[in-house]
Amino acid sequence: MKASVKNPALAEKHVARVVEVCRLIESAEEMPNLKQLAVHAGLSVYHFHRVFKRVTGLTPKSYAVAHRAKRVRDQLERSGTVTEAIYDAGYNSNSRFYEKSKQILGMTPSSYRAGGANTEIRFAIGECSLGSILVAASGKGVCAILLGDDPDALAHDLQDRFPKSNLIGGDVEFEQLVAKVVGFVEAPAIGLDLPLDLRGTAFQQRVWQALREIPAGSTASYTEIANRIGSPKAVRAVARACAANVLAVAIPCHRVVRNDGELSGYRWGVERKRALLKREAGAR
DNA sequence: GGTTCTCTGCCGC
DNA sequence: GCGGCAGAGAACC
Repeated sequence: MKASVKNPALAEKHVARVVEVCRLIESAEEMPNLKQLAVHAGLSVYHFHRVFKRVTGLTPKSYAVAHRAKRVRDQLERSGTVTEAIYDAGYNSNSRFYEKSKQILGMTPSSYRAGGANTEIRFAIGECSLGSILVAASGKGVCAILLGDDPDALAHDLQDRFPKSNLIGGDVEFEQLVAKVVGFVEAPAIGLDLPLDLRGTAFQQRVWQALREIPAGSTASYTEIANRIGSPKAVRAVARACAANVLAVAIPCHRVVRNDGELSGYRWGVERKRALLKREAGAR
């Protein structure tokens, strides 16, 4: 399915304008509002909004919000105080930032500033029908479910994924959590009622949310997911977001297949993908 | 809780 | 392609 671009020259012009607007957002002290951005692009607010979303896959607002979040992360590592970092990043109230800090940073600003280093991630490795499974959780929720053949490789994978965190081998209590996740992997239809700690860009989060809405026993194509999140042209970006998923089964990227129904790649091996899908299809 | 801003479906040019 | 309205929803104060 190829998107028809009737006028390539115009499309290019739009891209150029959107890029410029993105620069404006990035360089502005305060978050510009929609009107200002539209004026900058030389379009009406309405039309500009649509063009921006078509080109980037994000609305101007969510782009700006995501950028501000990135900026505050950078600032927290650099500036003298937490408050300074918050205001420098363009937030105009630090109390409201604190309210949302868990959402934005996954932790409090001060612990983030400590390099994110002092956050603890507990993990344990077990066995399930698909091979070895590693389950890791931060204080916020489950942050990784990895599958593989080699337990050591899984541990390394986790280390690469969370280089700044203290990784702590699981204790007895944690083993219960692992057991729960293993149970869920064996029978995904029962659902996993654990909080998840999702770390990704705004776009990735949208993709992952869409994946979680695919019911067990059915599949969707990358194109369908792109349509569902309102970015029909972002098929490749969708595929990349799926590949970036570290929560096997909990975010069911295994339910995404090629347009022709064939299985495409799977981070943890196509055979596991096939096994999962077969099991889910049978459980219906 | 009211207000303002964002977002989208729909229509007209 | 572009602008605009209406109305719902989210963010803000």
